[in-house]
Amino acid sequence: MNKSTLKSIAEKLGVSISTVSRALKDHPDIKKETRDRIKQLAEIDEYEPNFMAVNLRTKKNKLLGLIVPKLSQFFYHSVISAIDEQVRLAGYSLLILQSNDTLEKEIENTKICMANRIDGLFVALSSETTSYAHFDKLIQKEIPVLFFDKVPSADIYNKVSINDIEAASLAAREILVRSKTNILAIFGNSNLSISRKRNQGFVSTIEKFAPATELHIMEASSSAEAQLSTERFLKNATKMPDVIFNMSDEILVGTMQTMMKLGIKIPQEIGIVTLSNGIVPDYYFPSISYIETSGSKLGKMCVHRMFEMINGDPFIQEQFLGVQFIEKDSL
Amino acid sequence: MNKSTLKSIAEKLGVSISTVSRALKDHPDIKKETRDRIKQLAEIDEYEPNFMAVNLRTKKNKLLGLIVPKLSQFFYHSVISAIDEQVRLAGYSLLILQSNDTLEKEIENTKICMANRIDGLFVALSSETTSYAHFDKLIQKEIPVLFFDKVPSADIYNKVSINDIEAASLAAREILVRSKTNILAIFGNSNLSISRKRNQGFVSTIEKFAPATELHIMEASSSAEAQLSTERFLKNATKMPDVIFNMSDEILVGTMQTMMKLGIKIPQEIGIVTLSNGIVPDYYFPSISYIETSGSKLGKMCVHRMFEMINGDPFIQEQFLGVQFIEKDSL
DNA sequence: AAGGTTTTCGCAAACGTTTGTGTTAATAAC
DNA sequence: GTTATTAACACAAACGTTTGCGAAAACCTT
Repeated sequence: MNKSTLKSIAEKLGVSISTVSRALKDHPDIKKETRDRIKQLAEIDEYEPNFMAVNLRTKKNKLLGLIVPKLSQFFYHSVISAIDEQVRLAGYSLLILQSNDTLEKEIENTKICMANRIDGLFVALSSETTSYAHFDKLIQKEIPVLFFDKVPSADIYNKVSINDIEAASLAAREILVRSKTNILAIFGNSNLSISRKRNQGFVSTIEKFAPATELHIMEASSSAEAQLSTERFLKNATKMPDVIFNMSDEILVGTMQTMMKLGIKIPQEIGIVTLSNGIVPDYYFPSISYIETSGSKLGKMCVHRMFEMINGDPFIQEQFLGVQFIEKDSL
Repeated sequence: MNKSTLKSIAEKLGVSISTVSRALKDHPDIKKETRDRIKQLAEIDEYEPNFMAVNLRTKKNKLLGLIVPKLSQFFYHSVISAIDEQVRLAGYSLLILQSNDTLEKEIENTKICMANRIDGLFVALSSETTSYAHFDKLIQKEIPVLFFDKVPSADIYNKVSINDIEAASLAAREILVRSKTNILAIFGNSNLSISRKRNQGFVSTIEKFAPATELHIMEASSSAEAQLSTERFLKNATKMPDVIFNMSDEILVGTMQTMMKLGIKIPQEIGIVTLSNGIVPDYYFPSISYIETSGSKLGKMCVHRMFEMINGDPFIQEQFLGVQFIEKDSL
């Protein structure tokens, strides 16, 4: 329980505190011999610098904040995991917070971040957020704020996001190239920009390359809703679709429940394709083909961009993550 | 960029720093009038106490550490989420770290925790960990360490865990009460203690209450392996089992792939039951009945126990989380 | 009116660092 | 042999708090 500090080491060795401090960081002012003595004692005393004191003194915290709607949400594990890893590699720590998809918590979290004197903040917006004043406050204090995944639309912010339009468009092209002519496409709640973008990318591509395609659009804001809607749709359809496009894992789950319930053969009767980060598609048989929206890649991009910002890049950017088709056996 | 500090407020108001400090925490020494003036200015100046300075001074960090094998692992989201919420409710912060299931990272993380002067640590062990010296070091410094889920076997540590034996036993009883007579039970890698415990709980209950039951035991250490094994088993079986018990979500996924592949009707042809925290079972149709191993409940228990420890409870305890059967439509 | 209390506040030390600026002795330069 | 240079270290201030103690002013007592 003997706290080892610079002072305790200094006293034991009869040198000054500053000498110990400098010796420990290989400052050239300190003679090799004393430096070695100091380092040796620091070793056996298990000296660990007190972050609080260091940060107080240097005002550099080496701490980044991260706010997501929910820790337990599909997509975010992988991106958090990646961000965490990269950030720690750079010698920084990460303060992880969740907004529970409420504006109130989000604001509270920004305050926690400020109080902890973070050097930068990653944010995936809550679905309630329409005002960005609480983030502007950080930006005013010259704390870089980088939005990812759920980003504001204004182009005065730094963002990294999935190229939703391109991802959905790629899915459409993969469908068309397989000569499907009757498509059911299911999107999430249309007041989420992600739903609108994916919708736009998908529909425009179909219309551009194969305007004659029979295209049915459905909206579902949960797995359960997707399950119900698809079931009703399939039961009432005069002609079964030959492919179902799902804009997310959440929707996919609902669709797959219906497939199982109705005993529909995939891909013989209906093909399935989705946007996903790659976990859920493998929960089914056959495994579902998907457009990869990789969380870990997104995380890495975020960290890379964040350090550019911390190092003073003055330019505001919106970066997009590339997408690719992962072919399994459902399409 | 005007950093508001006690000093800045004091100067603007012509009072001393200590007066400001006391006023802000409603110290009775300060006259109501000046207290109000100070609070008002603090408000408009958006004063936020500097955690670093406070912690440095008070040596109370209000920071707890959390180490898990992987952030992206199923079970842990819900427990982390719950721990995070509860901890923050108590005015503490949470430093979340992942060991990637390696001992090396785990040790490194304990060092990060020490450097950050945490007041307590939650740990789910990595699968490599056999020595606990790095945790003993914390305990020696009187920092409470609470293991959860993946816990050491020695009873010199504080632990909170799922009652694996009881959970598996409950599953067995739910199966027997439905008059099943031919059981396929699938367990994870048998050098994990969790697998052995669940195996023990399940088998002993069957043998005790219905020794005549035909019981087939299988081992699978991944979803893919479970898929292959179950498929092979079912194809070669002279008599199909009437129920399949899965000890985890991971195993369940493999089993369900086989069910889909072979087009087996659930629960008419084969009943399914699993241990789960409740997410994955709803990915299928029909939804899978399961014994709940609730992450959020576990999280709450952890936090409760942690604060007991922080407040000086001298007794070492192993606590178990109760389990319950969640009936869906697969059994 | 003198002494005793209470109210209200300021002083200063401390927490553990980092770092600019001395200070001393030894070395080099001429 | 005097002066300039350098090596090796110590001093002290500062970061923003908290808190024990002291002090002045105000208020009661009788």
